[in-house]
Amino acid sequence: MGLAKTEMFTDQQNKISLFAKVFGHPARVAILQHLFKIDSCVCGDLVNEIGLAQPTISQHLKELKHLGLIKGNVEGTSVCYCIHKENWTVMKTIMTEFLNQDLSENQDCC
Amino acid sequence: MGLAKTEMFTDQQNKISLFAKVFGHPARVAILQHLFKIDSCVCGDLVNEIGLAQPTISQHLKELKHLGLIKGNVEGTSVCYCIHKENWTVMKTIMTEFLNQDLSENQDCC
DNA sequence: TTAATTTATTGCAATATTACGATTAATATT
DNA sequence: AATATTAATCGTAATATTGCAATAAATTAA
Repeated sequence: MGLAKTEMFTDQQNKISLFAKVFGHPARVAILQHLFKIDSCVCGDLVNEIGLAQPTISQHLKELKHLGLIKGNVEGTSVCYCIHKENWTVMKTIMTEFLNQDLSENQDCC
Repeated sequence: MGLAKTEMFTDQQNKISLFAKVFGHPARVAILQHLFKIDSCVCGDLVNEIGLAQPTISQHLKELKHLGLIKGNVEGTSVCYCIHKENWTVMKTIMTEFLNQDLSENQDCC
């Protein structure tokens, strides 16, 4: 985050921006959409699905996992990744609250 | 976006990630929340509200304006910034669709 | 016109992100 | 054990983001 300090902002603001940041790359959006579309998934599928190299996909998966939005279980030589439903729901609540801030009360000053 | 090309992804995926990216910094989240909270706003207020230098706030405002989420009208020596309601609603639809992807149909494989 | 006020722009420096080749680690198969 | 398969990690180059001092631009007030 450059030189800015998280202490300058509220916990809520920091949480929102952390979730948003992870959605701020189309590859991670595509990974999540693919995980939603199918039941289970291995990393290799994603490498084929998305046109990026295996280490790159692995790195994106790591970020998603670190934020708790996905989980991965080792299954033989491959890894089964899927959406972490409980955490996704928590994230959705936080993001939706931010997106649904009420517009109607404000005068349109501009 | 590093070396990745937007052509690799769908329009929808690119849109989602662009919106998410702008929310990916707590200062911009704070700016938007402040604009929602009050009717109108000048840049100076935001510099006081958020603990960042005036050029930095101006830069964040520029990004928000570029994406169409806020609009700014010159009023004397100051500028009145506010939420672009129509565009905010459009953005909200796109983001909500992404966040509301159905979980119930999927087996939890992990 | 001059000075004051407010915001935008420029020009960096510091940091973060992204991508991938090469390699390693872990497991499965033969 | 040796080989194959799959994903993670390391190292590094390219690019993007962030923050701010200095300055410019625009408007208002005296």
